[in-house]
Amino acid sequence: MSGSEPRLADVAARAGVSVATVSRVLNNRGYLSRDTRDRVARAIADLGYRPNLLARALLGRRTQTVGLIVPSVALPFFGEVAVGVENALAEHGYRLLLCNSLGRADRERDHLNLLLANRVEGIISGAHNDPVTEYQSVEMPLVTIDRELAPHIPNVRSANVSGGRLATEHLLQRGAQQPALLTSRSRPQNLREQGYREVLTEAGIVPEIMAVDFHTPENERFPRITTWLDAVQGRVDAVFATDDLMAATVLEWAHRAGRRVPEDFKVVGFDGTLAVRRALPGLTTIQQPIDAICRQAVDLLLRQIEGRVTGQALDQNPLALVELPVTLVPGWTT
Amino acid sequence: MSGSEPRLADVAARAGVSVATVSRVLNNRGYLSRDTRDRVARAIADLGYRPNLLARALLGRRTQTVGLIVPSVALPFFGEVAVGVENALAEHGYRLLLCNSLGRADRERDHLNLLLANRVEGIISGAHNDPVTEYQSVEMPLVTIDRELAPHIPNVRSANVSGGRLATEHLLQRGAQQPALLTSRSRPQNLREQGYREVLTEAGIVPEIMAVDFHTPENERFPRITTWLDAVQGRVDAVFATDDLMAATVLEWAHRAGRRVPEDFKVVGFDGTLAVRRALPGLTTIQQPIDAICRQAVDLLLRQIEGRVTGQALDQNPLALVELPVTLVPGWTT
DNA sequence: GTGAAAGCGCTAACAT
DNA sequence: ATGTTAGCGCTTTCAC
Repeated sequence: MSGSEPRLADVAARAGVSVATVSRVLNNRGYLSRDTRDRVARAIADLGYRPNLLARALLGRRTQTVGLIVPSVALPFFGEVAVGVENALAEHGYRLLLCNSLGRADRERDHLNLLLANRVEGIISGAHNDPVTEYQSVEMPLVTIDRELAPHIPNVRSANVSGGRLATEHLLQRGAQQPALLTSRSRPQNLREQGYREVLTEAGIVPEIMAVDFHTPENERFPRITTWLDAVQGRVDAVFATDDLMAATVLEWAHRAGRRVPEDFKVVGFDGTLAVRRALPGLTTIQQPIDAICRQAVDLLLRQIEGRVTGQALDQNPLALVELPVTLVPGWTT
Repeated sequence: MSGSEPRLADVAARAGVSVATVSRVLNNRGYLSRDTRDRVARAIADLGYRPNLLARALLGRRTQTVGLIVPSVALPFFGEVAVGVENALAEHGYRLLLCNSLGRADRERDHLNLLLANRVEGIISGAHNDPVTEYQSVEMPLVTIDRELAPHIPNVRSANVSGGRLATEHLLQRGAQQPALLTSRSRPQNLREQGYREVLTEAGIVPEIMAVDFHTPENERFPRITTWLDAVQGRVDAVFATDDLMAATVLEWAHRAGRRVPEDFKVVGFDGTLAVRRALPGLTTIQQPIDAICRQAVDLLLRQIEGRVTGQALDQNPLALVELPVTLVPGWTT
């Protein structure tokens, strides 16, 4: 039982030494005689002793734990992010406390407080419901993934503009006359949209944009999208969807509407997660380097953590914004 | 900074009371005068004080933390499980330490040790690489999801046999003459396979089974499956895949091979996760009640935890095995 | 080389 | 109604 887990004192007693000595063996610090070292090691093994990380953390103020806040790991992109982050952290001996905000600001706030109370050493956030201003005042190592939170908070993301361009150019190359954009929210900060607009402007084509918010209920998404597609049908002959799941809906519409893909209608998605590539291996998509993003985010975070531990000022990091290159994965939908 | 986070003593000093009093206010225990209560509350607010949960945990031996071990939350099923578990835990004031084993036994072992060292109060495991026998000796509240680990460890899962039957019966009803089974591992413990076999036997049809292991590398999966489908083509006119991602591969094969679905070829999957239902809304599938599974698992786990805290023996729980009913979600692939 | 003792931030007796 | 004090399990001076 955890209630009767052996403590340092038990090991010490069994080995016939003091707790200090056992602690030294554990952290192999200072001089130890070969003999003592062995006896202690035996005692540890015999008892199946496992140091209590909580006690260590309380003393050293290092919990070796990082919090991750995402909308939901049930979404392939964030699921893959969680795996990437956990991996990268594990390499450095850190653990991961997971928080799914489910797009609710109140939950996100609660999670933030929870993480702080748990004395995590840093936070990686992939969620942000805009009204969560608490982040601004959090004096704790913080890195955002994908979406930018505030100018001074380091952000790691894909080269979204170039991704948007890549997708749109590809559609034009494949012969699309009027590619539309399907995205979650149309606004200046939408960099994938920016890439799309740039290319269309260069080609002298008028943009056609549909926005279906990130948090639209499941049962409304499909009708919203198909209604729109029916409406623009004839005019629009291709869609660049800023995430693969939206692209999937377009594909489904095409199937039901009897439009041949790619002959009559072309589709490009965005993300290229493992899950969706297995679900829709044929989908042409812009693949994000999720693993690299996670590694970078963790690196940046640990650097901040180390910085604060060694008492350095958190410098105005020149790497506060990292953009990683994306790749076009061709499929039969274009 | 976390280094200069206010402590209980700081609050006490500011409010002009003792630490014990502050602690009482915090946990509102014992008698407090209205006035003191207010002064302390103010001090807490002024300082932005947040109790150090580590210190609390060290003292009370309750970390309010549970570990979740899954193969990978990048897989839609386990991503959804992670969300469900986190939700259910949050309702009871517990937090979640996430571990992705990635199907590697060594990693799973490491994770297990990590969780123990972190003094989690319980573990929910959805992963298990068979050679990880460590679970057997872990004296800690433990519940498995989906896959059974050992007879005495509580297990919560879908009614897999009935799911297998449902899928197969549905295919026959839709006119399939020779439905094949595509699964990860063919063996007696594979309950979905059992359901499939039962129905085929009753119908006097000879089973046709293909196994592609859970941990087959990405790039081998597709060829393995399509090679098989090409080989049995003509004979087999339908497939029941024991997970949706495999079903997706079959669909892709049908598309490339020019087989019309569902006219020439029918497909049923298994899982019915949110992600896959968005990626492939047309796929007929057997939906698992993931949310209910998670709630049950958490319930069972917390019951064990409470039991041990209140010193009761961990009784031979009559609920050590819970099977939850599945649902057929019809699509156009049948 | 090794031990004794202080203390990390908190709660829970035990006093008053 | 509130304060004092002894730990929770560990690491870390400072002695010996």
